[in-house]
Amino acid sequence: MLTEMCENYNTLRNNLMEYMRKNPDNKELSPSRKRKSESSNNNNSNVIGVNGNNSESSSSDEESYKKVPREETIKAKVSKVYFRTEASDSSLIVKDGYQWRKYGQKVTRDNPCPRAYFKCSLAPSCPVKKKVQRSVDDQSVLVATYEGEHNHPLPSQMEATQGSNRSVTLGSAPLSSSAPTVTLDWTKSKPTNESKNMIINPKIDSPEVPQILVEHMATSLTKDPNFRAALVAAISGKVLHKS
DNA sequence: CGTATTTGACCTGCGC
DNA sequence: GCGCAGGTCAAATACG
Repeated sequence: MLTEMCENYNTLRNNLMEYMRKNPDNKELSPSRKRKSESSNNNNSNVIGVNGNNSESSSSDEESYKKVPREETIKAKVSKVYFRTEASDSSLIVKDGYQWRKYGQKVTRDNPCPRAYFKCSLAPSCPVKKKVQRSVDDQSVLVATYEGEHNHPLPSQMEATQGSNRSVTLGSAPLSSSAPTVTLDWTKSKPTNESKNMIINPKIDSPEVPQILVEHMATSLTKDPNFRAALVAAISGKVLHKS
């Protein structure tokens, strides 16, 4: 399914590029240079996944529209993670394993829900920032945008490696990896109604994906020996690299 | 009393 | 240069 989705995306993108080449004067499809449209470009770059590196891979496409990409957009690793919460829960708190200090809140134009700004408070020198805002489409979904990389280990990493199988952390070692951190709770194979609210659901910009399909995909992945081997190799590689 | 959060003011970048 | 919108600061406030 992923392969097929990627192929469809590439086909669509090629068609779009072809169309843009044939109709260079068509202003409607060319992105506006206003700030609002810029953020929507970011959305598109993250549609493929929660990994912010996609924006880098697609930067070559954007170069035809922007004269010179700004330095910050190249250096700062930006990733978007979706968290499902209670719709009635009005707090903008996302439990991702790190400790955050809120330093601001703002209501933006494209979303009536306020956006909260957080800084990582685990290390004073940690440059990572986080923006949390409810999705316009689904109020029960929190969209967390991470900027930068942690220069310190995840506090829950020690617990996870000391025999406590409460959670498994996938993704980045903050020191070396550029990939965003996504924390999943694997402790319950069949999520109940109660546990659905506990699980952090990284989404791919499609809230309509059935839960059963997501569960099936997760089960298939965890049963796949190749995937497990790759996961072990990746984790051990990170540990060796850090030590 | 120390720390975290709130919130209005201020700063900055961008488009016109 | 001006206005707008997003982002940040910092004094006031809340909380344990």
